[in-house]
Amino acid sequence: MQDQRESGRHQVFEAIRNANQIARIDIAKATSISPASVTAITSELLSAGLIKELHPEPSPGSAKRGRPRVALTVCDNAFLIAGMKIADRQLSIVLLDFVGETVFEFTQPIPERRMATDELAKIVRDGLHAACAACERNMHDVAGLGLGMAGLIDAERNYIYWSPSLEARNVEFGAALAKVLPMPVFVDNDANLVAKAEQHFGEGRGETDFIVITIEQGVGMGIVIGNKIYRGERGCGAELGHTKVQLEGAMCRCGQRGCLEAYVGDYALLREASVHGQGLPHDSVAALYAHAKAGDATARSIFERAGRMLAMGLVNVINIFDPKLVILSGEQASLDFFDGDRLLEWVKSSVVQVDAPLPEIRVHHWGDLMWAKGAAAYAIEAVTRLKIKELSRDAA
Amino acid sequence: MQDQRESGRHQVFEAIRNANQIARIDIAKATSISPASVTAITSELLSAGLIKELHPEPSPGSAKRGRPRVALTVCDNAFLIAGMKIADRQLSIVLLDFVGETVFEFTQPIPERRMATDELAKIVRDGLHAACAACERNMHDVAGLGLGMAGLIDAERNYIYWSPSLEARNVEFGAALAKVLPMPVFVDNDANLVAKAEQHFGEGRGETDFIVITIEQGVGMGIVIGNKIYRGERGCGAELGHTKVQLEGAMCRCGQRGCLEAYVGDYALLREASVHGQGLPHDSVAALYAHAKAGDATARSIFERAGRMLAMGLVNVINIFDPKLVILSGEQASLDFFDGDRLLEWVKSSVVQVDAPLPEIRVHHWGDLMWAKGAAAYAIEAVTRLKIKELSRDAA
DNA sequence: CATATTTAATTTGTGTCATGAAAAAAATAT
DNA sequence: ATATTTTTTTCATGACACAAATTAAATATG
Repeated sequence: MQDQRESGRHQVFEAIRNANQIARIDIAKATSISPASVTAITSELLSAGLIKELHPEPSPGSAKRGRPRVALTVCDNAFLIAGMKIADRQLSIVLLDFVGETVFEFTQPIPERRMATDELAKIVRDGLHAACAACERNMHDVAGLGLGMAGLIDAERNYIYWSPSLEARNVEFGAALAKVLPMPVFVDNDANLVAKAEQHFGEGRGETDFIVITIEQGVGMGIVIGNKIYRGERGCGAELGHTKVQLEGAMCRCGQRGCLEAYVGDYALLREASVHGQGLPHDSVAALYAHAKAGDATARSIFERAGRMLAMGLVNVINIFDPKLVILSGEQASLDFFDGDRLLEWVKSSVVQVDAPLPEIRVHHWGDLMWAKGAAAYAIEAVTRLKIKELSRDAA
Repeated sequence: MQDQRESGRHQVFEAIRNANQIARIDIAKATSISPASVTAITSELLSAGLIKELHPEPSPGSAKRGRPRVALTVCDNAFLIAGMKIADRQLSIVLLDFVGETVFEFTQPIPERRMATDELAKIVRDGLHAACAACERNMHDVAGLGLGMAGLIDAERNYIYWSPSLEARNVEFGAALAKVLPMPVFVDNDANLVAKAEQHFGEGRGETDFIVITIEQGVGMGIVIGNKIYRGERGCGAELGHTKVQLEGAMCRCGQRGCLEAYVGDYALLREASVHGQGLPHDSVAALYAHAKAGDATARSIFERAGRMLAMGLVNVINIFDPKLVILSGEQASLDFFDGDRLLEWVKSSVVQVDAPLPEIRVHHWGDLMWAKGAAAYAIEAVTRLKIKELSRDAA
């Protein structure tokens, strides 16, 4: 038994986090838990320091008379949470409070692109330490660290099948980090973390089911079904970038042929440009794009074909999942390369035709720290789960 | 409240159905519900007539001494369930008892390929009536009808966006059927029903997550996640057959280009054969296959390309879902056309490479009535849910 | 300014339910 | 015949959600 209470606690807490601030009676309405139970549960959460009352403010929705409703909020300073993204040559770190507000941002170069396991673990540790020091916090105050990196990762086990940042394959990275860090660490694939970021801070707020597609050097996908990230059996699903769009097609950096990434990734675009010769820049996609924009037919055709391939990938995702919402997420530049309107046109005309509204496709431009914030969001979730479970244990 | 009891009832019932016959104490072990609660719940189910005790048999696992365990089974004659598949020109119907044993099989031609809504509803009604009459049962004894047909269908609403069997688009077929049939009807896409059939009677028994791919005239897919069929937002997901495998590719009967089906479907194979001329048969895939088998290089290349495209589709499914199990399901013939070993070879070499066991791929040959049995399985599930909900209501 | 009214939150009592422990049941072993 | 073993049922307990009643805290009203 006792699990029903735990689920109640979760529901109430999520309602509060979701609403930002909300009176007990509205929690009752939102969760359809009785006011009596809401009182019981909130008083627990209150005394555990996870939430707090927002006294003076006249909570919104309050009527003219009657006892004023007192709003509850998640206690922002309950825990300090860290999110980290390991990129090619750079470590980005954010420290968030428990409601997800940024406390501090921090960036640090990484000496090598590819490192030994313990070495990278140390880099992570030192980076977090430095970040904490820089904002005069103690690393031991950090209640949880979310860590994102490229590669094939089984998040459940903090296990890395392969990552461009690690020399070894099949690494128990969670264990390696546990040796050097005091707080629980949650490792995940970077595309999943973008999905988390969208869910908590972005276009996915309030949505229970959606798909996030990221376009950077590669193409990534995150699948959210029923508020949860779908990970597959071995934890390495959602590899849209290595979905095949052409039989015996272009060579991909994964060593196989015909992957979507091999047509849409930046290296794919540059490869085309370099083959053609004719004075097209082939060291920067932005430069190549400038040529296309200026009217160069060859450059244009390169982006056009990539766009069509991307559309194909999107169509396949939609035909398979019939999602409610697809979020194209990435930095401004990477998304601009593909003419959005034409892309949507292609997608619309190639999707299974049904007399029902098409899935919504939203484009979302993110800054540099999206990945790290997603990692932090993931950690916030995990820490919340831990703390509420603790509460349930203590009550017993 | 009271939902925990309902969930308990479901768990217990599923455990019984799953095990075929099982003693209370083993139900307790299997569900980790206490023996006390199992007693309470089973006595309810018992008095509702959903299950029965299997007295005389020495239930398996019983020890030498001690009170003998008495096994429980689902009461086979609790309800009569019908499953029906509307195919091109044929109606197949099965009547199953409540444990899924076939009571009667029945087939009837359909006059037209494509009909008006009410006309088709009448065909369904008359078919069911005839089937019942043929085995001396009353149609009113049928507690539920599962109905499968090709097309884009929102099963939740018994709503048909489009079907080759219906003249109209966007049909409230559930409502049309309710007017002429006394029992609840559950309509679904045929690929989903194959998934149901696999889950209840086939290779999916005991699996919580798997993907079924059917190869017939078209290519279909059913996705089972957490024991439930994934349907997408509008109920028209899992359209693997119209996934694009070639930019600007071959014309598909859906009017678009490059669909997987346009390379793998039977009409696609015959089209190739007919274009080439050279005395290849182009009216029967079986005949074409005989040529290939006999060594005809052109015929071979037709099947080979189709096989490669099919492999591509499978690879994409695996890369996206990272499933535990994929079931290739269909009639013997349709599967034989594609050399199984080579297909698997292609799939293995094109899937994202991880040092973890590949998803299992099982091939399952089915007879003609698979579709109807899947429909019946779907109805059994739905009726069970209804009856247990009724029980919960009555208890209140 | 006292009192009514209104709305929110809390308290109280009740009923449901799962469960552990004890008892009963039903067999075999001695 | 009695002990032992194993399954099932009964019983008492405790957790919990909730409806109803109560309290709290504000505004409206005369």
